[in-house]
Amino acid sequence: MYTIGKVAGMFHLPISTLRYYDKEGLFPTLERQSGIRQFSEKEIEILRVIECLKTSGLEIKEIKQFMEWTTEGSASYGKRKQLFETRKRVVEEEMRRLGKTLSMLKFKCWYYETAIADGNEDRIKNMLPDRLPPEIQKLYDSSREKFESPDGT
Amino acid sequence: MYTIGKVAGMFHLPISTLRYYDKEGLFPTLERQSGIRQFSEKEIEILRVIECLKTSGLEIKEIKQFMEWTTEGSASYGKRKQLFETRKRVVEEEMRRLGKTLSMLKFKCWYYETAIADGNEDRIKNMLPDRLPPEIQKLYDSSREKFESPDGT
DNA sequence: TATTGACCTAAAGTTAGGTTTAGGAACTAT
DNA sequence: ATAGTTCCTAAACCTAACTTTAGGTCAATA
Repeated sequence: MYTIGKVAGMFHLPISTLRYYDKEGLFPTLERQSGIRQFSEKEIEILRVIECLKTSGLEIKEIKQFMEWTTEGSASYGKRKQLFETRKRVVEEEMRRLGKTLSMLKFKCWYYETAIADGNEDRIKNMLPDRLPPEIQKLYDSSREKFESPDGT
Repeated sequence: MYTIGKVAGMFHLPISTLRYYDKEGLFPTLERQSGIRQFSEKEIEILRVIECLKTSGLEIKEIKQFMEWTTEGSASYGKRKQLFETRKRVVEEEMRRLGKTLSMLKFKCWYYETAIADGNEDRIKNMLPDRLPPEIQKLYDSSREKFESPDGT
């Protein structure tokens, strides 16, 4: 069993955040002794899931909903599986978006290195948009790729 | 030249957001004709940079600061390069975090598929924490990896 | 001519996810 | 037993990034 302060240390979270999560219903089975919260391995595992679901873009309300499902036993396996499948797709999409962002950032790093070396941007601007060095051209092009929209636009 | 409505359509942004960006100083050279904003290729390019910097986690204020640097010419090349290098590191770190999250999400998908097939979680819980099928074990372990802290904790 | 549609501003409102404050209660080491 | 640390609650506060509202201009169309 852990006190709130220990758990806060383990997860590098402020104590106030853990209290807030509790108030929002994220620890449905959290116990207390004379008013003091007793975090068990169960709550530690819940915090790992919260971290994961938050990173995947889920809101606190929706995480609460999920925690309620876990108290319903096997009846909610299907709903829980669906939730994770949706989050997986969302995170995969986000990684593609970050990959494109990273291409642009790398391109910009090269851009300013070159501008510093040249003292101006003239030579670079003459290489745009399709006469850049091959590796840089790849970054530049991939940073400007459009994403697929579900409606094909 | 584009009107605000056209640009909003091109970037799938509400018009109100473009006005807000303008008010926050993100288009330092935006021109107007009888009060109406005239977006040029320059502002289109700025919007691509805004998108990139926002995705990298930069705040509007900081993006404004960057836009001010771009009006200072070659004197600010160094600062601009540094900014992009920092954002590159931040995004690389975020991608690692998302990768770990994705491992957990994939593990959870397998978990609930298996629980649905079995009708309960008993068999899975007996495999934890280190007797999972090899591919699943990898996901499980990588989802629990701790990140390096700069201070080695 | 009048109505529609796209533009404008300033200012107030919204939302999520916390954080801070004020006033206590409860363990723990001396 | 007393001082210090850690815990508790309720409620107010905060921030970023927008969004909405209210009231208005202007150009083209029916």
